[in-house]
Amino acid sequence: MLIATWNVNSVRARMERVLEFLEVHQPDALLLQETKVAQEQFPFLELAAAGYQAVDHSTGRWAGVAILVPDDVEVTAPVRGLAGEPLPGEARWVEATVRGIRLVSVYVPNGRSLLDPSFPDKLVFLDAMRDRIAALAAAGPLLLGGDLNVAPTDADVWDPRRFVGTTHTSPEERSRLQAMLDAGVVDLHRHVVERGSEREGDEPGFTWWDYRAGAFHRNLGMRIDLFLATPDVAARARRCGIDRDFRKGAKPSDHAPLIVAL
DNA sequence: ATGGTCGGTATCCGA
Repeated sequence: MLIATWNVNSVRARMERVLEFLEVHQPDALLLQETKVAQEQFPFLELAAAGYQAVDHSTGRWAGVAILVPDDVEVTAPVRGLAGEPLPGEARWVEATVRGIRLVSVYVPNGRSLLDPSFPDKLVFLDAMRDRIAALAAAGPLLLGGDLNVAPTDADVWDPRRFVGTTHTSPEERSRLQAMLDAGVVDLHRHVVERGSEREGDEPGFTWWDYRAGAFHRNLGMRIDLFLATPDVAARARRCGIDRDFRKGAKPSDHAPLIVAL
């Protein structure tokens, strides 16, 4: 069973690469973030032609999340939205159950800067996530994937000195991510790499690189796209990593997809 | 690297 999470930075602008991804990897679920589309414009028909159905939670120009699943796989109990999130209209959380696993696709608010009014909203969102994760983790197998907009450790940014006093690395954000882990999930990418390989330098790689200034080719990136999984799901993980090819080529997203094989 | 780029859909904002 193959599951991937990918911030596509507009599903319509990215449609060719999304279809390429579905063909190459044939995932049993693809968790999308930043669909940036109104629901009536969501590309259901193009995806259906490729053999995929979608549980979509998109509300307009910004944000938006979805879960893509092959047509012949049953999807049950969709939930759109997160209890306690400060701005429900932004469409940042969607859940569904596939093959006995509760899946979540989440796009956490960026926060912009520590002094921006959106930063406290980001912290409230992270608090709400923790509460929902605790409930879901207690109920059964859980695999959450998405753009957390938090780099878990200083090893997850290209130069920690540049992030002093910025978002994505602050103690306020990292303590809330830790609270999620304490609620009963693991950082799956790190977990699999550390469990599966002791090779020096085989750290979980970055998942995002700025479009500007050749950041990708200079590997000036961050690891902000994560899988959070309950221990039963983590024990089933055979491989977990990114596919760098989808950060290359024509019209790439600024995020690479993160893939786990169960 | 404090934007040299994208995307939406507008002549700017958000990331």
